Amino acid sequence: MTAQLPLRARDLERRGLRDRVYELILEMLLEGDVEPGSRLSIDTLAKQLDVSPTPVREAMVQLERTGLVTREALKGYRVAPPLGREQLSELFDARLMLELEATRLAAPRAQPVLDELRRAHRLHQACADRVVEAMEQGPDVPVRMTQDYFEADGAFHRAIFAAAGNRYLIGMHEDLGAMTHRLRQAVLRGTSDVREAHAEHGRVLAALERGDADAATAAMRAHIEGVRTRSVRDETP
Amino acid sequence: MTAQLPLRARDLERRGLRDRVYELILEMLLEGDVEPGSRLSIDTLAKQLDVSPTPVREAMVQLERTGLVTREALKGYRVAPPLGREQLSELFDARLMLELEATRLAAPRAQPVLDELRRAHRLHQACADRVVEAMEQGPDVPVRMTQDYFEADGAFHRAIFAAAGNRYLIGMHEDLGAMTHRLRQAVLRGTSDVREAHAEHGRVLAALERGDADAATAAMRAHIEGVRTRSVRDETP
DNA sequence: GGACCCCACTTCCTATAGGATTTCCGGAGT
DNA sequence: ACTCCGGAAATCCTATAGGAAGTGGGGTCC
Repeated sequence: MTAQLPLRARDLERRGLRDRVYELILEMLLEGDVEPGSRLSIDTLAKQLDVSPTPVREAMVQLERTGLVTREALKGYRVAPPLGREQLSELFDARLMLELEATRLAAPRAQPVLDELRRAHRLHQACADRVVEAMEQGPDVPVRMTQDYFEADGAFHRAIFAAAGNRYLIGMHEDLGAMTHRLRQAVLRGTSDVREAHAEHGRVLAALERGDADAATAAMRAHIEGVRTRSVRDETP
Repeated sequence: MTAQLPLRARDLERRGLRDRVYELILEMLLEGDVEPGSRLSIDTLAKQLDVSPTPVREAMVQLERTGLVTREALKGYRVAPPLGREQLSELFDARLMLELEATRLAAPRAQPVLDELRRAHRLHQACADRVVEAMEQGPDVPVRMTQDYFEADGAFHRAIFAAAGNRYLIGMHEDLGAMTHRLRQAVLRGTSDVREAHAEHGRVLAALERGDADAATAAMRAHIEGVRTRSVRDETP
């Protein structure tokens, strides 16, 4: 019998360089400190991350899928331009369809994940409280804090998709995830938005606890439309 | 002013090696003559296609997304195993959601693409006729013929998504495209299937011509469920 | 006879190098 | 002042080479 913990620790490292490079670049993009339209040179990135261009190249192919970067053959990659009005509308339509279907499928089989949903909801609340508090203190909200808030928000939705139990729906939701993330960053403006979003989640959760599928989907529709409304309100002041 | 046609002809070639490699491997996989689970060696593929491993590697990352190949870090790529019963069911659920939403969105704005839909429908019919004729002659239907049939079938659906005008829906539909293709190959069994599928398309088209959104979505639902029924009927004889 | 180990082969993964193309910038011409 | 052009630097793209890990087979020991 050999030691098991060292082996498992090694397995965590055993993911190939490509995946780590992918996560690093993704994180960099989601931080939001890169100018849309600016070039993403493969060689430069490789030097910055201290790896060879090949894994960077593979990661970029993967990133292309998320819509965060665009590629022009023989001309390289660029940071994707910000979402236009029309694109935004389409994104909401697509997300509405996905979230409604996921809620519909999840409602009758939500029982096993109710605990997880409640936990995610409480975490969401805690993060929201901190964000609101920081907002009232001053205009500068720490990046870490908003990241946590987004993560908690996303976790709630992911739990619903997990309950729905359809791998293709989950995949589509993940695909939209990066775009949605960019969107959320633009939406987080006032304290009321945070409060409203949390309240809307609460109504979805309550309906799922009652096992009321119709109410749950209706609450989810209200939530997504609420986000849409707040989004366009911020878009054009 | 410089000559324009030569330049445009050159642009067609200007897609980088990666895209061409991707299409070649994709075509190879969709032909269906590769054993599920068999290994896809990068070096071997590179030698077969007479290119270096790098573009092959990029193409494989892209293929991984389609679900046709699976990757295990440091162990290479394999042809994805055939779809299980559960996976099949989830695929149908996801596709049903997409096609219904696309039909719903397309119905009020189908007018400009009706001609294209009718053309696709006629082509579908022509291909169906040829397939039926070949089936009645003998058990062996030429690959080329079935390919054309699938292409015509897919074109009809794509036209609806184009009319829907949501780029994310189109993207999701394309993502499922490869899986759906594998599915269709398994479904094409009897002459009645071909006839039924075409008739179901016809009812969708008729509803769209009348501008009746509810009837169109209902007809589309009937179509997808019809495919599902025929699929599981063939699955377990 | 079965299990274990060692070794050669294959394959993946990464790094480096070179050719082709694009981009950028300064200068000449109109 | 604007346009056009030419060359240099940066960049993409592809090819080749080598180290690291996995895979399979044969031999040996129990």
